Amino acid sequence: MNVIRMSTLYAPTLKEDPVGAELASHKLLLRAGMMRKMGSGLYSFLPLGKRVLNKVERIVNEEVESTGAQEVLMPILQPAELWHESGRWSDYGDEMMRVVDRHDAEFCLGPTHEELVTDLVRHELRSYKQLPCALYQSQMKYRDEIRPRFGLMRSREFLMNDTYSFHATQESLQEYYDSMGAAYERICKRLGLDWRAVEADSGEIGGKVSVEYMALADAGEAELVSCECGFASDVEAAACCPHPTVYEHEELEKIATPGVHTIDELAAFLKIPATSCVKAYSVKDADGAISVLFVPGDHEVNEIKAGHLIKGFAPLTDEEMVAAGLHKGSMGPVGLPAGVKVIADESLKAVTCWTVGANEDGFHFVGAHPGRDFKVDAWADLCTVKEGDACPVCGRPLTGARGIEVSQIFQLGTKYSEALGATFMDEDGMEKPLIMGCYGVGVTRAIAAIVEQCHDEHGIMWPLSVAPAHVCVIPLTVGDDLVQPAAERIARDLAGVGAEVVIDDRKERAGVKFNDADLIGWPLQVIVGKRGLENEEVEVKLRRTGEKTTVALSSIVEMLSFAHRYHFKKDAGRGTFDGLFR
RNA sequence: CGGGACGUGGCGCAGUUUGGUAGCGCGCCUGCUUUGGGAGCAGGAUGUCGCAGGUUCGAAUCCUGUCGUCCCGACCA
Repeated sequence: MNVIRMSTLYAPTLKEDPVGAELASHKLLLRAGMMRKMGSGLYSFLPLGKRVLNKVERIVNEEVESTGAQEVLMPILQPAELWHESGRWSDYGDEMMRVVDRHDAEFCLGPTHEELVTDLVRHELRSYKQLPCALYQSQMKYRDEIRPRFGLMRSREFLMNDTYSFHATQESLQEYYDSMGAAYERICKRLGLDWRAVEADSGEIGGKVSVEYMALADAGEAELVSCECGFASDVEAAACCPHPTVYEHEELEKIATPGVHTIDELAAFLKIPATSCVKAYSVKDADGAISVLFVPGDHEVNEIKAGHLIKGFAPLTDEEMVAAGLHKGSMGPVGLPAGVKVIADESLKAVTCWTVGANEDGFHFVGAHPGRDFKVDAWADLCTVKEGDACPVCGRPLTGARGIEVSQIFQLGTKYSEALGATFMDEDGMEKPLIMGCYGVGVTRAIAAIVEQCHDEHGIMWPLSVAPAHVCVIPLTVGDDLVQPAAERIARDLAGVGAEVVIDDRKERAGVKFNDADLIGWPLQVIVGKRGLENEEVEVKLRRTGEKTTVALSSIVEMLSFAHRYHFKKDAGRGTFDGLFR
């Protein structure tokens, strides 16, 4: 294996933080000379970044292949026709990059590949005997994000490993889905992530069952809750069990509440807890029919859950509220305009009398009894879960955290196969739509997640499994007839035993080399200096722990070759040289 | 799409209020000294001030338009 020479490596490092970079991962990937910005949400990978990208891509591909999936490559440029067939040409919205060719034919730059892969198999995956079948690719995806930000975390172009599976039965899908879940867990481990598998909403992709794999990080854009019992969920999807308290009041009584609009103001005015108030939220469906959603005062309506319940769900604007005769800040179930439906969170079943708006500006009701004073048209799980809520599995309080969504698996069912007419002939001679699953790993986003979790004030601390190289040999003086040959020999010998080695042979001062080595984040540094060599010694430093030790020149290659074999094999875990000196 | 800000050597910035022919730090090149945590001294190169119009004797600076970037929000997953 070749030794990488810093003197010729194209990896310009930056002393100062790049303007506009907020997150550690964004700053450090730029500063360490791993990538450069080409435009909003668009990045080029430089040699070191590309090496990391290749390693992450390879780990993901290996684990996906271990489930039996076969690699394919589908076009980025996708005909609009297929998206018209699935209905997503309009449903996907402005997030899809659309292009037109010289013949005025429409295309999109693929934001995902369900349509293409379904088209790929629909004519030739025709019999149950060919099933199950899984295909994957590692391919760029394009999404016209409203606001690209945070470097690789939310970019307009990103590398994704996407797998699609086709099945004759739900049982077969479930079995494969579970094996992909296990593969995705192995991927998280091999990438050195601190992660959680969480229940998820399936969003635009469709389908009912979905799990996200989140790298825990304060910089993450997703919120999750978890419990000691093992339950974990994206707050967007989690079943929510609020515990509202009842403010007893037998009579229905209208109270003047001048200037009171929010739940906090109402609770303060009445000197009762917010959990005793009922919050109202007005929405309309695709046909314009209006409903008012009621939730406990200390919770928010989960618009995703509400969207599943109400077709074409949209919150009412202030003008629409006025037009419908609703009073913002004073809505309640008693005396609503005719035709407005009342939908309440399940938890409010336990509340026998409600403290709510009176549908009149400046007035609220206490003692509004469901059944007696008003009717609830439907009960549903409507709230967004929060930290401290009861776990829906065991009832203990939930813990909140933030995470980066690195990957997600979905059971799609027959949404795309039905839309595109992808059917197979089953054992019983019946033609049936293929049952599908889809699975995606954000490869470039995973890199951002790794850096978010593995860095300190000096720079990146790559896990061994994805580091651009394993060892950096640093001769402290160049041109010296003792130091440089010794460093070159060590580098060559380490490369000879299979390590990926870089030598910092630049004519730079020691401080520059140390700082760059820490910034770039080589897992291991071998420091070769005149002083040490006089005692036949070199120094070895672990980037992650900062530990340093001196090692006899005669045993350095043997030691590191052993360490390399040992730690790299163990690379199922974080894959670092941690513990080398113990 | 709303709100805010910015665009000046490779990078980070000052200069814009009050118009007068562009400056600082880092980097880069040459030489000498230095050499275990981003060296010192000396010399040097590098700018159509985002772009296009306009006002003016004169525009980085004022006006109009336009493109790009960033932040907050909405949106999206």
